[in-house]
Amino acid sequence: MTVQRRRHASIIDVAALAGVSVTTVSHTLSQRRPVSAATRERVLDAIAELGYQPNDLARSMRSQRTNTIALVIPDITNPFYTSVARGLQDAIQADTYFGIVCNTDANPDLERKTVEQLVKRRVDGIVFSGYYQHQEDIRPAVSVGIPVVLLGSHRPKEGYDVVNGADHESGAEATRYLIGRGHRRIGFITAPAGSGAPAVRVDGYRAALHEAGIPAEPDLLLRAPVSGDGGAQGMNALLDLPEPPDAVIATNDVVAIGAIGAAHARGLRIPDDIAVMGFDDIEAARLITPKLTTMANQSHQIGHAAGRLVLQRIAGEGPPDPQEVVFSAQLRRRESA
Amino acid sequence: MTVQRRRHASIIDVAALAGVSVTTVSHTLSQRRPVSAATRERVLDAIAELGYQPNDLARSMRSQRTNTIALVIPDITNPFYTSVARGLQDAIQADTYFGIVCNTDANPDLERKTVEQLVKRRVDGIVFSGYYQHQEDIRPAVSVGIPVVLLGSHRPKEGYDVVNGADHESGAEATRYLIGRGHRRIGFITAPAGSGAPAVRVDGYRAALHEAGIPAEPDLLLRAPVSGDGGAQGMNALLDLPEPPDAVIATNDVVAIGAIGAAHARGLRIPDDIAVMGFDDIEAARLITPKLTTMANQSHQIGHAAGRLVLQRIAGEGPPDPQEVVFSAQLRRRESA
DNA sequence: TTGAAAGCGCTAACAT
DNA sequence: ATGTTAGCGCTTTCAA
Repeated sequence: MTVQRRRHASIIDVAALAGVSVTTVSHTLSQRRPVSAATRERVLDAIAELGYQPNDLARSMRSQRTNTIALVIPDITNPFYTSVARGLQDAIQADTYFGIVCNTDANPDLERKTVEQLVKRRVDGIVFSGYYQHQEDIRPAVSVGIPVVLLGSHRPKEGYDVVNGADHESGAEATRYLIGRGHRRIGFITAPAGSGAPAVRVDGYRAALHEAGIPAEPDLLLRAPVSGDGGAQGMNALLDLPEPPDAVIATNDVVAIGAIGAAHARGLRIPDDIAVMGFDDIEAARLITPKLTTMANQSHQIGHAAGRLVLQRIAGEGPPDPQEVVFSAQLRRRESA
Repeated sequence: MTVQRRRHASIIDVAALAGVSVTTVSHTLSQRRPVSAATRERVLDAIAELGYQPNDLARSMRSQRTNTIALVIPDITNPFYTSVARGLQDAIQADTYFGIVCNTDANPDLERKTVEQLVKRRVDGIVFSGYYQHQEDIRPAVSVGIPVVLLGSHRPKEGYDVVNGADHESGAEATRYLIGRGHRRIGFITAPAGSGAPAVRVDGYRAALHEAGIPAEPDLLLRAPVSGDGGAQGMNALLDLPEPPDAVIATNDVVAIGAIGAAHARGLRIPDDIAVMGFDDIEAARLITPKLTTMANQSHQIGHAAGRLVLQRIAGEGPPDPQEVVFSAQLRRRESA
């Protein structure tokens, strides 16, 4: 660190130092019109000397594009979402688009505000994933024509595309698997609010119970915060029931791992005393003891597909109708169930 | 979703619809000058009707502030960094500042480019954490006076503050612990490049060996990618040595877990055949079998402190000298060592 | 090969 | 209580 400067140099400073017009500076940078070798060199020297970095705010004012794609996720500490983030990052051309990640902490109010912020900041595209999301949340973006891709079992609608994880089917498959192993009292720990992937997984669970002629008992459907602690709370509540379940499905692996911890703390053995399943197949699912049986979601591919979709919309390509991409989940049978 | 609009409405559109000047619109929004109740209502109606969202690019052009704080991390899938992100988010006032997370994928080139991007986008502050970072990387930000907080065992210097994790001491403590348990051939899996926290942990390791009169054997210091796979590679390389180590310290828990996996794959028992330690105490450290002995870093507090520091600098408060905040690490003795 | 000037959307003097 | 206008830093006609 040698030089210390107070403020940003502007293109005017560069022009003055190089003894040319701002137009010329602009064009040596953009290469959108020929500049004589001598001039170019003087300009580049001035840029180097001033440590000039073009102001992208001003550029975006003119071009009406920010070259920014935002990913909005409810929980940055959940490996599923960070894997989605990596997939998205791999899809957007890093030399053109700048990817930013915004964490909403599974807070409905923050989800709404974050989208508003992104609209005000004029991002070029939004990939939105929220546990508690309301379609309303993304409306400010959709209504001004910002391409939006929604993650997590929503129907594609006019104004946004959707990438889903076959949540109905995988909720049903998890349930069928447990039924096949002889379980009849199957609990489900889901998210507090009722939309998006968690709700659809519950729908699948209910459908599979119904298929098997098992009545869906309301007590066995438990709402808890989507976190390890929430999973523990949920498991404890289920075990405190007069007739506790003999198997529990959690809305994702983080919750499932919390649930297993709570069961262990009560001295229960898994899967003998109680079987547990999750969704996502995060890395920890393979690391814990017993290893977690789970429905593996293709998180990286989901992020990647979302990135491709949003880029396509930004480019004005793609069909006029909203698109839906679905990634199936796969049962990973391990020790916990 | 009802309304579908082509483009963003501007303050001029609002003014026209409300039949007032843009100044009045601006002031009903900012409340920085009185507006009659009747006028205010007409303006608010127009805003609602147009779905107007002020253009923050334009605002930032005028105010010279973007109200944005960026966190740059090398690996968004590493729980340590996401915990730092949560800590940072808890520190910045969400109603004023917008926090964004940028993942550099532990790619030196991307680290540099990301900082340049952030400078061009005129973020108000940067919290930068990079495994391979060179002081040079943050120079474009420092030289234009953007407050920067560096994470990961750097010395505070003119132009930026620092939040550290007592890496020298914790590297030494981990090593001393293993020595105390009778180990003499202690391997260390570190990051490929040589700066920041990993390097300082290695320094501490060397110091502790020296203290104990154990020669530091170059073969036992292994450089590998900072990832689970890297940990596996490193462990395999160490075990292939003519005289393999009887204990291994990994530069963080993710690497340590990969190393344990590789040892297991070879049929080795942990800690009997080989002891393993990590740094960070991520959640998975407690979940794996055997549980990982590790030096717990206060990730959330580190992020929080970084946030407070950067806010302080943005506000122009704080001492003129660069500051350093250090969080000590704590040994979490578990089964793996 | 180069320049002058308009305009992107907003805020804040400076009017009235 | 409200309006006119300069200017933030850039790109891009239009002109020379």
